[in-house]
Amino acid sequence: MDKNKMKHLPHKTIERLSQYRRALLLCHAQGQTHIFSHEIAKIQHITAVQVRRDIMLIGYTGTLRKGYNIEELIALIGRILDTDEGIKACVVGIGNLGRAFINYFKGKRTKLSIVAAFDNNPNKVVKNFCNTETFHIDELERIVKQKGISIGIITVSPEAAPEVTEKLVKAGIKGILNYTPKPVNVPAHVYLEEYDMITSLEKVAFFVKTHSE
Amino acid sequence: MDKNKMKHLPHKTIERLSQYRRALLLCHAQGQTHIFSHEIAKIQHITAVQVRRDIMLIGYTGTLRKGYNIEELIALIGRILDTDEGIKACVVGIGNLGRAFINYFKGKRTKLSIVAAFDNNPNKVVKNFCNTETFHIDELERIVKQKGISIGIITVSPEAAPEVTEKLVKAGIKGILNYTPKPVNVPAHVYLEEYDMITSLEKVAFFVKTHSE
DNA sequence: TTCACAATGTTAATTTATTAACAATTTCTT
DNA sequence: AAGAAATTGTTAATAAATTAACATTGTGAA
Repeated sequence: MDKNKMKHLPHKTIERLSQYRRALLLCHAQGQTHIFSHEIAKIQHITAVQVRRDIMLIGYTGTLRKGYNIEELIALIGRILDTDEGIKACVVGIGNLGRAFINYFKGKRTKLSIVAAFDNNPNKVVKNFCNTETFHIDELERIVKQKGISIGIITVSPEAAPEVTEKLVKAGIKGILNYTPKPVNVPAHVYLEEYDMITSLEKVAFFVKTHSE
Repeated sequence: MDKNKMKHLPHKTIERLSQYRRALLLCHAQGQTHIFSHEIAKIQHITAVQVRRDIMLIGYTGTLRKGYNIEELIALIGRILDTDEGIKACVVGIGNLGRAFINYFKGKRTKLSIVAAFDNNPNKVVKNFCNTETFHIDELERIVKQKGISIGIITVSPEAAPEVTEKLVKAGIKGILNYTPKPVNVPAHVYLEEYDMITSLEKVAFFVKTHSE
């Protein structure tokens, strides 16, 4: 697809493309070759129109009676979400959440990989975790530059978040995913995404509450 | 505020209210008594207008030259997000992520609490974790009913997600927060929120990629 | 062959969310 | 006391996201 258009894909479409791919990979692994928009929709709990619209936006065309070719669609989503060289990320904070992330991500994607993990507690740096090399936080800048890491995932305690962010920015990171409840500040050229588990839980609680009133 | 209006608060406003409260609690703990919309905005990386609009929607009014009374605002957000009796949640899957959630949530809120954790591995059920009682998954239905748990947080492996969901629904749960990459199906009366870490990371990667092209 | 069906692709309409604009008002300064 | 500055509250405008509507087109059945 046209690179110019690619930049203007809506945020929500990007998120869904990632999810489509995940579902498609699963179907592909099971030997399925084609899929209809309403099948994807069912899996993702959204409407078939939305699926077709997203796919239209990325410029792919299915066949009328067989739906979308799964392999082709996976490849195209890859061309949009991935880069040829691959993107490297690191986890900062080897606690439960950091470990969950590394463990969970292991071997899932080829073009996006977690190549290092950092912690300030020397006890947590003694050995590799799930094939991911671990380092002391003081080595962050050196390792980030040496390995060409462009994304940092923050899973430290909230108090440590600002300091860690600063270190990451200083090391030249391009994007940050902050799992701390403390919002952090980054310069404009760094893309920031924040997620807080408590907010999600409180949201669920709110809708549970209002539904039952 | 009027209960009728409360139901119609936008989803995004609900999320932000949760975040405002968190920030406000912090300010309050530091002895601050009032806060301006632009101060809240700065913390949350949003605009002051949005803050004022959200606060308008919940029917609160600040004072013109001092801003918002932090205690009052915290109390009001509490009346919207919380219930008098409190809401109980449980974690299913005592792996790294489940532990992270429990540990992280501990003591943060009074009206929303994680009162149980389940796992199918007996080795993980031997003792309490962070003051949260742990049980074998077979006890789920009994415990959920006994304790009046209304929210389930799924942190098991993707393969186990559908089965766990079914158990939770069968036990009468009202809301589910699914951290598995596998979308699950629930009946209409159960509120479902799903979050996938890989999608977030791929989104960051995409914007890092497009920014640098 | 022809017709009905089931699917895609796309434009238009609608809804939801954000941002802009600005009146109103209190406090501070002079 | 008068005027400037700063801040809220709210309506109007804009932008983003979703949904509806429908034309189009292969395919299979009668």
